[in-house]
Order: sequence, then structure tokens, then C-alpha cells
Amino acid sequence: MSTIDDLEATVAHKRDREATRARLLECARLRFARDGYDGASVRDVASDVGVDAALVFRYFGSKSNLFAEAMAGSSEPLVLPSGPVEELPGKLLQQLVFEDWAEYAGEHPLIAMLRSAGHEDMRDRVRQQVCDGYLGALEELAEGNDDAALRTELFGAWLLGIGILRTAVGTPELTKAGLDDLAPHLAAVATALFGRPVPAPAGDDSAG
Amino acid sequence: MSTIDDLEATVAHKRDREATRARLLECARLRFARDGYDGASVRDVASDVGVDAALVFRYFGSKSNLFAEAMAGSSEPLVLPSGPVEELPGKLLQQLVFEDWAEYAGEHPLIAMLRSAGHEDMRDRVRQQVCDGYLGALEELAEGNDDAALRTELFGAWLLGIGILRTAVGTPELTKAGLDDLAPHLAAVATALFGRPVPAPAGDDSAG
DNA sequence: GAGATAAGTCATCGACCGATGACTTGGCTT
DNA sequence: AAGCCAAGTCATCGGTCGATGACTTATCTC
Repeated sequence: MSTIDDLEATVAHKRDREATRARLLECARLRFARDGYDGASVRDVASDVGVDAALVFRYFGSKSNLFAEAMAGSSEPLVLPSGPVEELPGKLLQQLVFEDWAEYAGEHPLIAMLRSAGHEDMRDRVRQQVCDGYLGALEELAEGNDDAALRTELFGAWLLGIGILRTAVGTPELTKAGLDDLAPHLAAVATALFGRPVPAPAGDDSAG
Repeated sequence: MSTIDDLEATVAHKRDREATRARLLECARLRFARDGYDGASVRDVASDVGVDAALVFRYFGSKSNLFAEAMAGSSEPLVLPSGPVEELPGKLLQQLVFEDWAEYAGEHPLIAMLRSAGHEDMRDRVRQQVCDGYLGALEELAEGNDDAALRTELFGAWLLGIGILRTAVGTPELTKAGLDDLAPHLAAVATALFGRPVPAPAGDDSAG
């Protein structure tokens, strides 16, 4: 009996406010990332979770708030790779481009979020995430240069552009390229931009 | 009297099918570029021109057709710079980033078009324009390298990323940077990527 | 088991969307 | 000036959206 109770408590457990809220946020993240702010409807999100749309407004007040909370809690999937800074460009490239973001419709959430950049507040949100997150982590690489921040942004622009050409535009060479194909160019550009040697990311064993 | 007639004939010229059609297409280009396919409404476009929305459907049949015709006629503003290939990266950067695209809401049409990349046919259109237009012009620079096409796309990705970080994300350093600030980095990256010297774009006299 | 409280639903509103068809108005020919 | 035809408008439909408030139902306590 306790087994069944536990099961129901962890799996189904209907009418659990916090659990429902969490599921709504998770589905909202996916929907917003995949379809953009306008493209994702509150009814869609609610339907994914299996509740009525009115409940969403009951919990979050407005679609805008739902978006804000969903994106605020999305720092988890955007976790930055750790390790020595020299290896960071390669790891970021791998994460941005080659990681399997299947649950985000095949795109890195950041690229997907750009679809919503038409709205002013989302632009701010995206910018903050880009600057504080990715660029902040890269800035150490540019240390010692006169315009370190600019160089960092330029390198970030490159990574972002690669991701966009691959997933949003579908350019032929980049689409079929693997990490091994990009590695030497990554090293060359990073070195040229930062004025310090940046090793090419290892064609890691996990990549078949 | 003839003066007034001429004025009306050239300026106002009410009830001129072709003129109205052309104005609708022009406004549609701007709206679609600025707000994306979903964000731009037929009523908006019609209102810009000063006609009823029903007229748009009368002329173009559907919003989708309006979009197709508007974008088909937009090859004109995407004219490529001419001159020796070595100067092309700089010119492209200037056009992509610093040209005044005021009529396209301050963004290069290409970047703006990415907003609509959620729609499949739009994606194809953007890819074709990118590949045949911009990347095709740049490919000559990569000649002599083993993977010339990939290098070209990588450089295109960089230019595109710069444009996006500037206008769509609003990253601080890139936003306030001028062409002169970017020129040396452009030269460094292009040289590293193409393996041949690429001169920095001249901080031209017209830029005050 | 009765009742209270919170989780979740239903019905509905007003606004806007794309789209259609009947209507009006302006310009040209005769 | 009469009258036709095309350019442009108006009224409206069906649908979806965000949002609200009244309602139902499950769960917990006593």
C-alpha cells in the first residue's frame, strides 16, 4: 500500500499546486523556445501539461509573467561548461552547435529565443543572458588586449552566427560539418582574435 | 490648372491600380521585415498605404502571396558591393552593420528576415539569398584552401553574428563600436580564416 | 461522513486576425 | 451628361488569442 501511495505521490499526484506549476514552467520554456513568444499560446502550454488555460493565468497572472518566470528558471539548461578558459571556446561551440537540443526543437535555446527578440523586454532578457552568461565566461580569454570586451563580443558573434547559419538558415557546408571540421578554424580564429593560443577542441571520443 | 492636374497625376494619382499595388508591396516588405510574418498584419500594411485591407486580398489573394511577392521583389536592396574581392569583407561588413537601413526598421533586411525563419518557405528563401548572394560573392576569397566553401560560410556566419548581436540583441560593445573599431579585427579574422591577407576596410571619409 | 479550502474547469468577453462578398465611388469613354 | 467598369470600401464571418469570473471537484481535517 505504501508502494502505491509513493507511486501516486511521485508520478501522478493530481492537484499538486507546486508540481503543476513546475510542469507548466517546463512546457512553457519549450514552447516559447520553439515557437517564439507570439507563436506560443497559453492554451498550447496548458494543453501540453493537460490542464485548462485558465489555470495558467491563475498561477502566473499573465502570459508575460509566465514567460518571465519560465526564462528566469531556464538558467539550468544554459549551464556553462567548466574547465580552463582555453578550452571554453571549443566547449561552447560544441554546446551551441552540436549538442542535441531535441527538446528545444533541435535548436540551442539561445538561438530559439532570438525569435522572440522582436519584443522589447525579451530583447533585454536575451541580451542579459548573452552578456552575463556566455560573454562573461569568455571575457577572460581576451584579457590583456586593449579592447577585451569588444573582442569577446566579436567571438561570441561568431559562435552565434555559426549556430544560426546551421539551424535557422540551413547553409549546406555548416549543416553537414562536424565538430572535427570546425575545430581547426575555431582555433585559428580564436587565436587571431584573442592574440593568445587557443587549442582546437579535441574530437572527443563520445562523438561517434 | 494644368499644374494642379500634373501634381495630382504624379503625386496623388488616386485609383491607379499599379501604383497602389507597388506601394502595397513596398510597405509589405517593410512590415514583414520589421515585425516578421506573423507579427505583420494585412490590416497594418493596408493602413500604411491608406487603403482598405480588403484591397490587399483583392490584389494578392492571400497574406502568403503578398509575402511571396514582396520578398521576390526585394532582391534590389540586397545589391552586393562591387570591387576587388579583397575589399569585399569590409564592404559587406559596412553594408550589413553600418548602413542606414532606416526603411527596414534599422536592421539589414537579411537579419530582419530571420525573424520569419520559423516558416519553412521563408527559411528556404533566406538560405537561397544567403548562399547565392553573399556567400557566393565571398567564396573567391577562400580559393586555394581545401575546404573553401566551409571557410566562406564560417566567415559569413561571423558577419551575420555581428549584425545580430548589434541590432537584435543589443550587445554593448558592438552597439557602440564604429567601423574603425571593427576594421582591424575584421582583417585579422579574415586573414586567419582565408589564409591570405585581407586589408582592413578604410575608415572612409564619409563616416564622420 | 460533513464541511471547508484549494485545485482545476467552463463559459464567456473583447480584441484582433485572415478572408469573403456585397456595396459605393471615382474616372474614362461616348 | 449618361453610363459603364474598375478601384476601393463596408459589413461581416469564423477562428484564435489573452484574460476574467463563476462554477465544480478533489483532497484534507475534524
